[in-house]
Amino acid sequence: MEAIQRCALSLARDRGIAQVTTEEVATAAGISPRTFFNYFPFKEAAFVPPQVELPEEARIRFCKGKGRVAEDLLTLLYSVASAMPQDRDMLSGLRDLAEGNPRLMALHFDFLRSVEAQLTELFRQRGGNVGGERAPLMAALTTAAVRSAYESWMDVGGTSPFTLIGANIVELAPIYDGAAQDVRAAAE
Amino acid sequence: MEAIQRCALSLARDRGIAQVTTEEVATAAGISPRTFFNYFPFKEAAFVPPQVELPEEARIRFCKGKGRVAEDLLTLLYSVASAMPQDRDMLSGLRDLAEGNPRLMALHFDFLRSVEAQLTELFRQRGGNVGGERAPLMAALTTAAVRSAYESWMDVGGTSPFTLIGANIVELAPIYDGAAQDVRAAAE
DNA sequence: CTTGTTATTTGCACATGGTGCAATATTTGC
DNA sequence: GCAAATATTGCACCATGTGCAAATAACAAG
Repeated sequence: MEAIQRCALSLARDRGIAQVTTEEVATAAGISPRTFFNYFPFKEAAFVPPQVELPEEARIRFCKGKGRVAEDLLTLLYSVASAMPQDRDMLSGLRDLAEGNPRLMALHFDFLRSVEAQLTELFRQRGGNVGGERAPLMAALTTAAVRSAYESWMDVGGTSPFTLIGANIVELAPIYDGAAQDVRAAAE
Repeated sequence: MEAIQRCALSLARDRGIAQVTTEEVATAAGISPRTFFNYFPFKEAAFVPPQVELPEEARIRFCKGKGRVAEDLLTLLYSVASAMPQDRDMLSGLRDLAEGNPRLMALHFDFLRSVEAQLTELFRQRGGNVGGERAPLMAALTTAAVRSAYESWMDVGGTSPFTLIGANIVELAPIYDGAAQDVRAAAE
């Protein structure tokens, strides 16, 4: 299973995914072409890294949190980020692979969508200013902030990703707190 | 061309995209299977609606704008939204089609990515608080806000999308204006 | 070790997506 | 009406992916 993935990745590294056939991957991994599709529903699935989950305990902690949303959100995100693969070269190589491959790109975005859906649920449960009908927007903005941090982390390289995620989330703090409503309310 | 798309969509409406073959679409449109691939590089491309562009004139106006970012951004977005197809049933039907189809989903997100890239460029050119290295984050947040408005517009139905886009962008106003920096600066 | 059970791997046939190329039909300009 | 450009098509071909049944491996109990 992991062996197959390793073979697939090492084959794709130089040539790109499109130039690698399932047959090649299978023989490289020492299995039959048919068996490949027993493990992966389609070719591209063999190229995605394992994706992390939001730990149950951290989720509950966030829902029950009563402090500033941005702070609680950051501790939540840190707990995920620390569990993430930190091999920047591998990850940005993977992104390059996905660049010209719609199937793989779709997987990537599927992941983001699931993150956003989970965040929406968390915001709903937490309620208050980020709950109710505001939850989807809060989740969308948060996901965008995280993704932006992640991408510039891969682009620039150098420092740890956590700092940038922190900055972006802090930036969103007035929104989580509903500052705009206050402003609008005050203007009336 | 458009005739082929109509055939494709009407075939897919009941059965879903996966259950429609390119051969069927071709014969329904009165062309040969081979010709289908002269027009569309892959099956799913026959199911995407025409996508709107940011009008040149509106783009320039935004870049040169000197007022509040949120306001100028809204006039820019309005100019796009009014050019968009407003057939909610068709659009949400299309979304349902995309739901189980990674290829189609990837097209959808590709579109969002291109919008985000254009916005990044616009923010960069406008400079100031939304320019420089803040541009990617600003673009990501804006795209997320627009997408969120768009999705809940399709989910809920009823009112025009413009109001919700407006509300979401207004919400981001403090960020465009760099409120968080002020807060942080004041805290030091 | 042998036998019976179960899960895994495999081969094979087949449908579909997609491409390259050369032949044919169609349009366009004169 | 004719020639050049353009669009359409047929054909051969490769790759992805699935269903099904046979073969093989793994394993437990006797």
